[in-house]
Amino acid sequence: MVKPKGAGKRSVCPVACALDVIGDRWTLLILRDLFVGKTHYREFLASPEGIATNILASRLDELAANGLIRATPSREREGSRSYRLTARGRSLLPVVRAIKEWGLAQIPGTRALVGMKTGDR
Amino acid sequence: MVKPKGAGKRSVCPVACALDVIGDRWTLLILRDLFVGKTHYREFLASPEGIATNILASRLDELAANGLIRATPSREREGSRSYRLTARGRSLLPVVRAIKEWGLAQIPGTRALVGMKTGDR
DNA sequence: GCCAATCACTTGCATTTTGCAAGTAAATTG
DNA sequence: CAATTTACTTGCAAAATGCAAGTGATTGGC
Repeated sequence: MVKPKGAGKRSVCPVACALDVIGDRWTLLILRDLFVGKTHYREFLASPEGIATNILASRLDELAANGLIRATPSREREGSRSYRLTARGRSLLPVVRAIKEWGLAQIPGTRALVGMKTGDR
Repeated sequence: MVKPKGAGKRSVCPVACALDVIGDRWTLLILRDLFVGKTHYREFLASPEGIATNILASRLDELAANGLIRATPSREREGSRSYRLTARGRSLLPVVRAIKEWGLAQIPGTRALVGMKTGDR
């Protein structure tokens, strides 16, 4: 089990343990971007929500440390990394999709991003 | 649309807008507890993750302000409130369930809470 | 090859949020 | 009635986020 963030105590609850890995806004937004097909720092940085550079770098590191993404040397630019979902990370699709669908149903003015992969890899 | 938390910019993305409402660990844990059937402050406080009293009070207020729960005078104790999911709140069940199932599948040592309502109200 | 621009992060510090523990008023219990 | 319990509230320390500048590497133009 992942060590709980903050002062939260240990719990065997799968919701709590999952939230220790993904339970913050920026992590989930980055996951959304990964499902949309973004792979590079610059792309995540350009998302409309405006993540801070330190938060983005830190979150990508954590996602990699938790086995949700793999960072490989980029073929586009020397010295930068390409980030891709692992199978473990891809298995979060139902979570991201459920959030999206709730948002579409309950929040006026929202529109789905073009290109989010909802099918099989 | 709900005003974005922190310095996040406005976005039409349903994931981002939904996360403005529910995208933090404590909110999702409280939602879990509500689905389990907890209704009172004391019950949420007793969850194994150990939420702080100020965070609990603040989150319950926000959930109510966002129309996800309704606070009514408690029949159990004078002067306290009973918190229940609204229909809008209940429509988050697929989100909480998806998180739970990911946790069960991906995080060793987790066990589902007894009594979480997965069927229809 | 040189230099400016761009990029991928990193750093320093201000602001905000969370966490801890004590406080307070109301309600319950003995 | 006094003590205990409960439902929050408050004050402040610790942690996280946000902003903006910094740094080294790479690219592109000349």
